[in-house]
Amino acid sequence: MPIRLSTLFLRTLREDPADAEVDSHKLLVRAGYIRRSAPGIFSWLPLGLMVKNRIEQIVREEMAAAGSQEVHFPALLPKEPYEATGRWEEYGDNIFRLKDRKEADYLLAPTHEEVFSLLVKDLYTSYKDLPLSIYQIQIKYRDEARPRAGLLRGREFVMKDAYSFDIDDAGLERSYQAQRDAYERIFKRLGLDYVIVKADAGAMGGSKSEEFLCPAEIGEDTFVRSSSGFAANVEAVRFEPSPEVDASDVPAAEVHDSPKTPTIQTLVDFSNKEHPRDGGWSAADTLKNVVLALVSPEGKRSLVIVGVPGDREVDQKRAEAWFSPNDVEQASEEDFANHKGLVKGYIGPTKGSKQFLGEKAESKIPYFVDPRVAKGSAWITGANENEKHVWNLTFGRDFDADGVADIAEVRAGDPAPDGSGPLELARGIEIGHVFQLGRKYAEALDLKVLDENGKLVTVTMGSYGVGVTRLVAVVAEQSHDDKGLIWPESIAPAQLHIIAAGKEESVFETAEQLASEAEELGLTVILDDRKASPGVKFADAELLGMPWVIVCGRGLEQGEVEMWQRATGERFAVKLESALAELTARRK
RNA sequence: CGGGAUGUAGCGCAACUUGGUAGCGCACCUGUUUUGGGUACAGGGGGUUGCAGGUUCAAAUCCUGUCAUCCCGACCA
Repeated sequence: MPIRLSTLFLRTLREDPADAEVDSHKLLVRAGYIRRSAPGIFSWLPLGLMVKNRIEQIVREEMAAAGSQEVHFPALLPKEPYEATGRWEEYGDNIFRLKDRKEADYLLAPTHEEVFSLLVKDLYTSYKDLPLSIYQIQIKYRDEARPRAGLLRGREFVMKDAYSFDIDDAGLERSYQAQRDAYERIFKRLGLDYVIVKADAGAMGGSKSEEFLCPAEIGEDTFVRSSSGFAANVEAVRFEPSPEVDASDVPAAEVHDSPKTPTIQTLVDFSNKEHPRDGGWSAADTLKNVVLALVSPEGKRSLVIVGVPGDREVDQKRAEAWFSPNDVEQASEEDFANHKGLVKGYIGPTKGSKQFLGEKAESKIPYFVDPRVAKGSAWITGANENEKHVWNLTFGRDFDADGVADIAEVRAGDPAPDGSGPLELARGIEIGHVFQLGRKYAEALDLKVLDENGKLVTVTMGSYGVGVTRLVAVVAEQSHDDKGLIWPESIAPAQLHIIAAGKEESVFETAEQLASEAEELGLTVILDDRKASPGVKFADAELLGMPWVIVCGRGLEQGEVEMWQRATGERFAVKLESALAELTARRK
């Protein structure tokens, strides 16, 4: 039976909802696919549910092809497994917690690594049982501080999460690749434009991780890519230390008074005025020593100082990724008060002619430099005395560092780390994430099996996520125009939308007849059999976004119907008898 | 959590400055009309104006508090 608009539970809106900002949100609400229930929580109406179900079906097919088996865990779980891995604490306010009548703690699961691991531990004890890949399609709950953009960042959302269990690293690599390949097939079937970027693996203690991003202005992730294929999340870009430069011509370092120069700009201006040189000085000639406070997961606070070229800022997210699992904060007034040797605005690696910053130096504060600080490069930097700087301080000759910290902002035009050309920056929406977890969770939960020598070994895991409900929004975001949604055939609620445009009974009869013939050919059909004017039906057909539309109307007198292709906007008349044959031919 | 804005009918909005007991468009119901681009006309149903307190003869409107929502930022395995 076709989906009849005369009886479908649907109300389309003429105007955009006031609380929607992004196109996918506006259109999905206007077209009657979803309704907001609470911030970041949506109800699914018939058409929306059909799209979501079709995406889930594609995911199921590709998971099966990747050798993964479907299971299903509760969304409501006791806290114990999450305590074992420390995440009951780590997640903080971001999880929905609740108590049962006995005051026992429960949570609405934000992710399921723990219970998957425990179930495997429960059932399997031998290397012969591995590898194993299992997945579920389940509702996740995260109490986001700020849900936004409709389905793109919700507090309740559907995710496909898969987990692999292997005996060794080679097995993990194979499992990872199988999931990664499945993701490529899934996103291709959805007709999505996406990029695979190197992601930060440190946060979950893993070794390798990639994200699937859909390029979009409204995306929350920033990534970089080069024209010849390098792509990474900005958090995960790692630059090689610059090669050593010849410092034999660099004059000896000299300390000078530099009154009222606490900022890079004032210092550059002062240098050009009081110590001019050919070509002048710029911010890139100065070494800015940024004091950061690291806060460990246990809450311990310690300082580090990072020297970066004065023309670059520290990127907070990159710093967090670099110093993971610590949190990174700006040093506070109190931090400075606790380290009297630090002269704010005039901090530098040396004091007098001796190393000052560094774990083993006077300050005992670890000191790192940006990879752009090459051995042999000379800098203007602080002298650790009020209103004094030092010129021509040369790395490797006059000062040293405890290591490299690659936490400066990445800029468009920076060379790619693999030498593949200049980088461009773009924003993207994360639609999938594949992750080699390694043994972190297995260790914490004591997930071990006997190997062929009868020895207990810890299993190595991978975790793989696809945001199913987010995909509904991403497809809508990538595929729409000012009139409405444009679904790809693979997930459209129906492939064909038939409009009865006219008042004569014969028009409706023809449309009905056409609908049942189309269904016999295996097509899913929406039939607009409402008693409404043609204009209303045309506008709704475009808003709802089925890939093909057939209009039964005035052309019937000549035995013709009109066919529209939503995506291309192409429209043409065909003989009624050959309409479905034409459609079948065009769909190939 | 910081900054900004907004809460009036299912949806989009007006009335608030200057207090007088709520209105417009869409949607919905009835009738007539119209039938290839959101027809036209007439009639109709639907609101304790976010909540609580205060001022006043009288509060959507003024005052205090509170809650909620949206946007920017912080945060986001």
